[in-house]
Parts: sequence; structure tokens; C-alpha cells
Amino acid sequence: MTATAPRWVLHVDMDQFLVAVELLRRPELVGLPVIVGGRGDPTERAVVSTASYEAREHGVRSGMPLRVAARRSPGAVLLPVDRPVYEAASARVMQTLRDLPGAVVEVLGWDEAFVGVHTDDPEATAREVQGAVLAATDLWCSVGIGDTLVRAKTATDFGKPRGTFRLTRDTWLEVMGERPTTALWGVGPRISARLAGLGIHTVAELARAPEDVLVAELGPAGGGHVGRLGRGGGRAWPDDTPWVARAHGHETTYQRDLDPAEVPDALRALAEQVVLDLRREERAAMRVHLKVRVKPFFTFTKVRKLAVPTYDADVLSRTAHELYLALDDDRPVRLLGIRGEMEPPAGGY
DNA sequence: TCTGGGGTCCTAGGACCC
DNA sequence: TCTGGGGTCCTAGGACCC
Repeated sequence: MTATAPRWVLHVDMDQFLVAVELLRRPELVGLPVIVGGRGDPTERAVVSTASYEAREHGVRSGMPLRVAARRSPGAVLLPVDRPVYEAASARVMQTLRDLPGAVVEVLGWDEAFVGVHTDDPEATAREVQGAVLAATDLWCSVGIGDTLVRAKTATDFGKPRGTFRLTRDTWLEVMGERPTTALWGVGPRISARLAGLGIHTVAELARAPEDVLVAELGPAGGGHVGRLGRGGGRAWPDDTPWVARAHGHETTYQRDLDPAEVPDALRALAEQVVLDLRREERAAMRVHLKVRVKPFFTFTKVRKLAVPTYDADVLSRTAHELYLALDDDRPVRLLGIRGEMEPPAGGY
């Protein structure tokens, strides 16, 4: 890679990451349907975090209730989520990427990152990245190649597993044009339905849509953003400035619905965890915006938010309880969450 | 016993100020 | 008795992603 060669964005995405990390310490499970999720107990309220390709052949998908997954793939091995192990593996992957000469790395999550490189042969560079990650971690990744972040990210799926794929301004519409708008990163069922109301069903139709029409429907920021998505546009170079968390929160789905009388103790436990996170990671000058999330039924969530100028768990949990009481809802609680949102520093992030 | 837990970013609309 | 417009801050909540 030389600085004078053209710029390319690589999207590095680990293959079945959580399962792959588990297989490193349980090689006897290679080739079997393996599901990582919750505490590995299909009778509990929990969902699939990652399924091996063998389990996916049985119709198991991430986000699916463990109970359903176990029914679809009766012989599958279920494993509990082991965050510290995945965090350590993720750190090794990201360090490997940062050690590549000239690479600009923007981390997206545990198992994926954008890597900006200068190269005349992006496929060869992508293979080098795969080799370096494999050598350092024994883990495989797929690499999407693009002239923007969105195109690189979108390309990765076509390269999975263990492959590479390139999407550029010239090939974007030919590959993506006839696909539904939900195929785009950032367009979910709601946005897609609103676009359909404008007669926009495919990526190509979105790419052609006038900006003022999109802005009228989705707002000033949303309209421009979604229009750019349709053309595969947007940022063309990763941003490697260190990450500053905007929020920390904890939420719990209880195995047994909580009686309202049990809520204060539960809120206190959550508040203490949030305060620990804030003290550890945030500057004291920031203000906390407390957000309480309550889910009495699985389709229904209520939120109350309030600025609270303190890191004191007593005050937070008391305030959270007041917010909960203000919901004026005495139904059993399935999910409870509180979240500290940081006041952005002057001038924004 | 149908649906996790960690986040990010955006918008509508009301309050308030000048 | 009637009524502005811009800007900012705040809360409630929507949508999406990994």
C-alpha cells in the first residue's frame, strides 16, 4: 500500500463471530449446529445472539427466541453468552487491523470495522487483511470493498463467508437497484413503509427520488440521509477518532414478570450498575439524563426521561421510581431499564 | 411462559426568551 | 382584544443497528 494509490474502504466483518470464538475452545463442535444466546437455556426468556451456519440451515436466525431456535434445530448445541471472551477476541481483531500499515480503522461493533486503505489492488489488500486476522486470531472474516462506507458495508454480505466483494458507484445500481429499500443499511420496516407510501419500493426508485419529496416525508436530516443511502453515497473515508460513549444503560427482562411492589428494588440495582459505568468512563462535568423504560407487555414500551444533575445512585433510583410511578400503570413488568444519557460537550461531539 | 441488551441518531411539539 | 417570528432548551418517543 502506498500513499499515492487510490483510496478504498474495506468493511471487515467476522464470520459467525460468537460461534467462531466458542469453537476455538470447543473444536469438537466444529461442523455441528451451534447456537449462542442468553444463558444457553431454551426454557428461559432469551434470544439467539449468533447461530452457526449449520444451525442457520435449520432456519435459526439471530434475534429469534431461544425456545423457537431449539425447536427448529433440535440437535443444536446451545451455549451461554460469554461477553468477556468475545470482548477479548474483538480487541485482538481490532488491534490487528490497526497494525496494518497505513490503515485508518473505524470500529462499528464487536465484530466489524471499516478500514481505509490506499491500494491499487483492493482485492489483494482484502486478502491480506483476512490473512492477518486469521494469523492473529484463528478467526475468519469477510471483506466488503467500496468507494464509500455504505457500499463497502453492503458489499460484505455478497462475500460471505470467507470471501470478498466489491461495490462502487459504477456497479451499485446494477447489483442493488432492483432490491427492496429494506436491503439498505439503516432502512427498516417503518421507513420502508413510508417510502412505499411515496411510491418508492426499490433502491433504484429511491436513488431517483427528488430530495424535497424525501425531506417532506422524513425530515431535514432523515430525507437527505435516506436519499444518499439509495445511491450508496455518504462518507467515503473512515473516522478513527477515539470513541466517546453518549450513553450507558442497563435493562433486564425478568424471567418472571415483576409485581409493581418489586420495582423499586429492581430500579435500585439498575441505577447502581449505570452509576458504576458512568464513573468509570465519563467526565464528571457531564449531566445525566435519566431514561426509564418499562415494558408491561412484549409489544408495548413506555419511556420517561429527565435531566438529573447527579451520579448518586440513591437519587437516581429514587427519581427513576418517581418516573415509574408517573407512568400510572400497575400492570406486571416484563422489562425494566434505566439509562444515563450524557450531556454533549459544548460544540458537540 | 412468544420477543435480549447494548447502543446511536433524529424529530415533534411545548416552554421560554428576545 | 388580538397576535410575530426566530432561536434554544427540554421531554417523549420513534427508528434502527449489532
